[in-house]
Amino acid sequence: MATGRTHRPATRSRGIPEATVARLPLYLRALTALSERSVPTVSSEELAAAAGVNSAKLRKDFSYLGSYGTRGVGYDVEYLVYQISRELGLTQDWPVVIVGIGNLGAALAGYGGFASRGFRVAALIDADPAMTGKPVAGIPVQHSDDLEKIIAEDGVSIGVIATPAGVAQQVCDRLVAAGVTSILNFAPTVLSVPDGVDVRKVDLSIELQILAFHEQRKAGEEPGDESAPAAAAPTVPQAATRTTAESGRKGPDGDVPAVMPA
Amino acid sequence: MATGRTHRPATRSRGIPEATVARLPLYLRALTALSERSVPTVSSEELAAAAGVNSAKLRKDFSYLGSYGTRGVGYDVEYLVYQISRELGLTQDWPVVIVGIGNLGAALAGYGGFASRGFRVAALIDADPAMTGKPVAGIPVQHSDDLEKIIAEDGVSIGVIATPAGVAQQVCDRLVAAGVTSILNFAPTVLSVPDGVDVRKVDLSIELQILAFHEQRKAGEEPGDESAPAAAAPTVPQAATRTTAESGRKGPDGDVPAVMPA
DNA sequence: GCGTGTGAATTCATTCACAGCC
DNA sequence: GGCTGTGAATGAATTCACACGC
Repeated sequence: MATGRTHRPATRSRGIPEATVARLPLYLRALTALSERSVPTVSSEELAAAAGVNSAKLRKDFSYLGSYGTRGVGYDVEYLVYQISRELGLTQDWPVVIVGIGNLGAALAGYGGFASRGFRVAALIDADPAMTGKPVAGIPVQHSDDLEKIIAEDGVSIGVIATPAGVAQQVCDRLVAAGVTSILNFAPTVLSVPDGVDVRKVDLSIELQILAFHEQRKAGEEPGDESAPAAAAPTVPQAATRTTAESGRKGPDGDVPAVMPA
Repeated sequence: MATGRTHRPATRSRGIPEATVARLPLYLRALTALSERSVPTVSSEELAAAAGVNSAKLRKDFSYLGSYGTRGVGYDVEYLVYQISRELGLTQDWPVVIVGIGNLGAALAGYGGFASRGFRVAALIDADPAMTGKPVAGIPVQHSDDLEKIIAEDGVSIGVIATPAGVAQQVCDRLVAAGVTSILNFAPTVLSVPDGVDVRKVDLSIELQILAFHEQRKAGEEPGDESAPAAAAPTVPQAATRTTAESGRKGPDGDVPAVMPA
């Protein structure tokens, strides 16, 4: 369906499959950790393990970006960090506004992961006059009356919606009208937007429901294995049979330190 | 690859494709909204629009569950709500623990979307002794020393990790050892878990990076259309040419026209 | 006639396996 | 010898289009 218009070439643009784009940030994080440890090069096998994917997929993903590796050796960490950052558009600064400063909005405002990449919280916006001026995570909250002005002045093109579901569409409309073309939506609603605007959503309860589905499966499937999985592993199930959330069994603690700001 | 073991049939189990499972919660939300409005039946076309997907996909999805519709008429709302709930395992109660009660954990604790489905916050757990006993969203925080006891007593099988990345793996290990078999991870780390444990992750900064990628595309692509999309829609771009955030990649979202401001 | 349900066709993603280069 | 880069093979998800039942 969509609106007749191709809606958006999505992948076509310059050939990088959407699934690959979604994994680039993962690689980037693993690479950043390696970089901080001053590891000069890494093989597809190692990097894949750190990112929780398998190496064939990783190599295929990188092949869409170009030939940045060296056969028989691996990838230069610094160089790859740069290439992926560039591809993702993180070499430039992206001002972001967060609308709806409840618990979630406050958590987002204080989230280190934003600042650490090219994102900068340009403004926090809330409709509650009592919030106005109050600093959250060091940034004073502004009133939603000024939303349009703020977006225009700061040249914001990415907006985060952390409001209650009831007002999410209205907020979205105002953001879009003011010039925002990418939206990250935390409200449990389907947003409709004009063509050319990207929306991604994060929905907590949906994730839980998916887990519940699989959980139910497990319970019903093994009629013999009723011995409470708890008993299986005495204390901490060490490496041996562990598998990273993806596929390949990951080394013991080999994982990247993942210090990542809190 | 994988650990030799089938790792997890993912889809195979009883034939429902993973992509379909991920959309069921969307349909459910849209249906619940219809139900509250006492709408008796709905067509695939209408429901699809409300859920932000296209109708062919929706019909195919439902066909995996069985034939619950009536040709020439549509689907019975109440009946479908029940069938999907059952399929997702929401007809039973799922106690959930949230570990790490910072801003994010607090936001999760107070999130209405949990309680509204079959999920019940059984406990909030934090390592900071200063937090112990303090009520968050009406639930007293417990100390992480008691993690194993809490999980055993309440028969918790789903855990939510909202801790800093540095301790996420340790927390995960303890949860798993105590009997948790499904984990929702908000920490920006790859968790490794033994076979048979499901992990889903929600990563805020990754979502933003994906948006940045597309944003960058837009900027570079239209050398002619520099007229700021802001000007396009004077105030609120109404339905007409709007498209719901469908064709997007990952998971769409669902809910009826939000507020129906009317 | 209308709208579901579904095989068939198509598009997209992952995995295999190996040629090519260091 | 080891590891990348990639065509070819497989598998999953989406879309098409229409037969079928109400």
